[in-house]
Amino acid sequence: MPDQSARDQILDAAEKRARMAGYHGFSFRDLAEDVGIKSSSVHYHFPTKGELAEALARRYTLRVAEKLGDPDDLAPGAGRARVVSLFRDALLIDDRMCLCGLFGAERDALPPPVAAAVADFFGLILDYLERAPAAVRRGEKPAALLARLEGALILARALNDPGLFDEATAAPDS
Amino acid sequence: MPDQSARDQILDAAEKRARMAGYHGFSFRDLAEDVGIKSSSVHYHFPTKGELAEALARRYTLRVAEKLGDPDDLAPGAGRARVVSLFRDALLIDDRMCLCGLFGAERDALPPPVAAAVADFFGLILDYLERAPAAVRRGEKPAALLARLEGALILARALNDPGLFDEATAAPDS
DNA sequence: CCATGTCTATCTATCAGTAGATAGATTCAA
DNA sequence: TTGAATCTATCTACTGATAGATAGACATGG
Repeated sequence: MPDQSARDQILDAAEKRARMAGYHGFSFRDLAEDVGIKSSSVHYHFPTKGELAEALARRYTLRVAEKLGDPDDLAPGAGRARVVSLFRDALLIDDRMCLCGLFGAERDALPPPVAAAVADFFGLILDYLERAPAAVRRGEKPAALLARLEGALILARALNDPGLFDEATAAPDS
Repeated sequence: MPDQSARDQILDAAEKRARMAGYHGFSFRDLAEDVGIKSSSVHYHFPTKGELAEALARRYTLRVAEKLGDPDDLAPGAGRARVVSLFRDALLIDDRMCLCGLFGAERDALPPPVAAAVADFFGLILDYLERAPAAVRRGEKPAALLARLEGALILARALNDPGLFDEATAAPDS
């Protein structure tokens, strides 16, 4: 197994930090230390912070798309489950926010290309929920489910109660 | 009408900026410029940034509590409407995030007293939704509604589509 | 009524540390 | 020998924070 490229290591470190503290919550020096190189070497791979953050959001989106798979060949309800566990894993496994949820909240402070990449992320999920069979219930809007998931992540973390995620995302009974 | 105190002006400026860019997205010098004083004078009123942010979150929570009023004497459904329009106004009137929604997403990057103030905010809303008559539907959890509202704010802003807020928060038709 | 002291709010000036970014030298493998 | 990747060294601008001075309001006691 070949070592991960420096570029990937940088993105990994940036993702960890960005998903905790947001766009202004990490620096080139932070990432350099995490990876074990100098900050100028980080600039070699990503000339500006904006380019780094855009690459980050795009890689994040790509990974999500891979995990979700093609919405057109899924059993009814499977699409919903995949999306929900995507966010659930962010909370329970990574113990982090959704990168684009956090970036989205900071939209006004982002370089436009980063904001655009974040918008694409949300567009992807909404499209997936539209197309996957029975991903949303009758009358339920994809945007409603996606909003609930992003909000549940914030809520569960702010109140330090992972159970709140399930409470907030469970289907209302009856 | 007496002029607003410098302290309040500082908090107003901080709230505007924090609701766009988060905790690390504004500086003492930013606020000083906004208010028309020097950054050292901002430190006079709020010795540290953590104290400023905590005061910010607590004032925000207090204002929300005032707007919501006593949950115990409300017509059925009125509590829900008040909470929903709280978030709707943040989007359509202020064109800003919910302060505690953004701070909550950044939880790991906040000084503990700020994180605690944010937790109190969410506790207040959840408690209100529990107590106000028919604020949530049968089987619906207060956390589910609150999560949907915070998420809808992010979604609508990230996709630059205010209509998405209503789409995400509308009651599913039967 | 005035002199002394205290309080509030601001200022100027400065600190050490960090931010993003760049230039130019060096290393090393193909 | 060339090019990718890293380094050293540096820049300017900004960060949160502090020290010390100052001006004005206000009170208190002589």
